[in-house]
Amino acid sequence: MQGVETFLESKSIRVTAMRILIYNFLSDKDVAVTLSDIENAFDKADRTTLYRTIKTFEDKEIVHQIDDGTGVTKYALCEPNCHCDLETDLHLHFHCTECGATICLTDHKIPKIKVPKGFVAEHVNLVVKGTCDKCNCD
Amino acid sequence: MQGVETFLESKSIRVTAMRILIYNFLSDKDVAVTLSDIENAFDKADRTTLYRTIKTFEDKEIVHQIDDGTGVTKYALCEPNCHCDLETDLHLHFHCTECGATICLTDHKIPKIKVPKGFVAEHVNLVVKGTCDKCNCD
DNA sequence: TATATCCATGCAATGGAAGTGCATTAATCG
DNA sequence: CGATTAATGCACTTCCATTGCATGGATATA
Ligand SMILES: [Mn+2]
Ligand SMILES: [Mn+2]
Ligand SMILES: [Zn+2]
Ligand SMILES: [Zn+2]
Repeated sequence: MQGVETFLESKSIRVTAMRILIYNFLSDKDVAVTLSDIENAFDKADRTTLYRTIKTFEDKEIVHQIDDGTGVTKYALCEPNCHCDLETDLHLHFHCTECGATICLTDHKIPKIKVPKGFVAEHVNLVVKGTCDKCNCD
Repeated sequence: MQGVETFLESKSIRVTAMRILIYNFLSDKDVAVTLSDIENAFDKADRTTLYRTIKTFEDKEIVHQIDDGTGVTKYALCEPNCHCDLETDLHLHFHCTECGATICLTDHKIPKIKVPKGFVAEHVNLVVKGTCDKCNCD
């Protein structure tokens, strides 16, 4: 993956070793990760750096936050050309209560949700909990 | 409301002054409340008691938890005959980013959500964020 | 009524996670 | 290279959720 550096540059942030490492770490995973996950993967780096790196990624729409209801926020890479837009980008998240995995179901966009008169919807969080495909195979 | 005591009894928990007070506090509100909200309303009582009271209520399906993404869990009374069941009881929650209120939209049940093959859905959390009717009147 | 039992309450302490201020180091640009 | 700006590291804080243990009150049973 030599394209990572150019990708980060395209997001107008400085390309540092740490950022490349964290980006690659995220792209290797097919599940959302917590800050602790990243922390465990990079013992030498300081928590704050990891924290601020992921926040920067969030600002620049490189990753998106996921609140799956476990109490710890998780993060996952955005799709290409994502702008975290309600209509086009926001998707369903699945949290497996057995293995704890939280997965982006990017194909499952958020359905149109009706809200009562007077209310204006700007953002939707849709999390389905249950058991994932891997856990159901056992 | 003199029926509160009988109601609590019907849930097979001991009827205490504190529990009646908290139940009434919740039923007076039309928005979900945090533990801190309850704490502020009952200065004399210990935080732990309030915490455990609400947990008991939760166990007995008297209240349900709401994770609106603000980081603090909120609670609201269940509807009569609620069993927090996915099909019949789970409903949409609205969080107003302006006034901070989180509201049960009990009329808005969770729509059928499709999940990929192999996944089994057991629970759904659906939170819409935006501005509420009151805030939109200003 | 006495007493044993169960549970609600209060107090103290813990742990996890998110976030911030400030000093230092590294990257960028002229 | 020197100056500027941003990234990193360290220390510290705050907030919320949760638990262990001691105590007091309610309930049940003899
Ligand atoms: Mn996602
Ligand atoms: Mn509700
Ligand atoms: Zn699983
Ligand atoms: Zn509002």
